[in-house]
Amino acid sequence: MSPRAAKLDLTFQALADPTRRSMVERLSRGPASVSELAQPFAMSLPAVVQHLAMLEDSGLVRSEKVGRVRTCRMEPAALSLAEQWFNRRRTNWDQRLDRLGEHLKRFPDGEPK
Amino acid sequence: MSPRAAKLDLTFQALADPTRRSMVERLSRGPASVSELAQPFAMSLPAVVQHLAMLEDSGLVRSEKVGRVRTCRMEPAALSLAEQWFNRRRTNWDQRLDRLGEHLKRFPDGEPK
DNA sequence: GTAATACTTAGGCATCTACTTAAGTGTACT
DNA sequence: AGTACACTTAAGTAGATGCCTAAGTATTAC
Repeated sequence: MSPRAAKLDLTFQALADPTRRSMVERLSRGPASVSELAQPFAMSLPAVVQHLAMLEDSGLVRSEKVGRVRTCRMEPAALSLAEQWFNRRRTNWDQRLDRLGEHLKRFPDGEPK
Repeated sequence: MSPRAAKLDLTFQALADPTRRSMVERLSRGPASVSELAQPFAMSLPAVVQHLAMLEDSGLVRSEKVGRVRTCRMEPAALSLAEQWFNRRRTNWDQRLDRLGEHLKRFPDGEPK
């Protein structure tokens, strides 16, 4: 599998969970420590950290530890990889509709035999 | 969980697999039967159908059976739900950068105490 | 009516996910 | 030095995912 596809896997997988999307939403408003990130959730810290690990694997989030605090922040470039995928799909789709429109203009009474 | 969030879960989950993304790519060029969809993959038919089921659960794909052939097609509206999520994230992010810019313009020498 | 086609159903298996609790480790405060 | 804090590591469990093979059902073709 291409490394690009693998990255897309990780990104979509990371976003396929409400807890993780919620974390991304929090982080797109600015950096936060692990406990700050965990605070809204009724979940143990290890569980939160595990979610965080998936976000980091995907490249959506980066973090660094200073003293005993790990600070997490968004990596907005990672989001755009996924966005591009959507854009390409939309392009395919629109091209298809264009071709279909052309076709119908040419043969308004159905497929030529 | 809101039904919207649940749908996003299913959509991102559906896209988090290269086989399924590949199927979506195929279908965004036009409808196909199950066996046509399966043809590019070195995988049993039941496996393909299982992938298809996830695409249908997410609403990305719709299918109907006529005679013994099931025809699958894209449901482009479902893609835009996910796209909207990206757009909102980007908006958050841009707003944050704007605020940061404003702030720096006002206090170029760092946080006021 | 027999056979080929196009799925469908059922069962099984290895791995991954999403949590848990309990017990560390390293840093900062007093 | 002692304690609180912010994670980290380890180990375990229930359920989902990503495949498989084998057998079944409904159409269509001959």
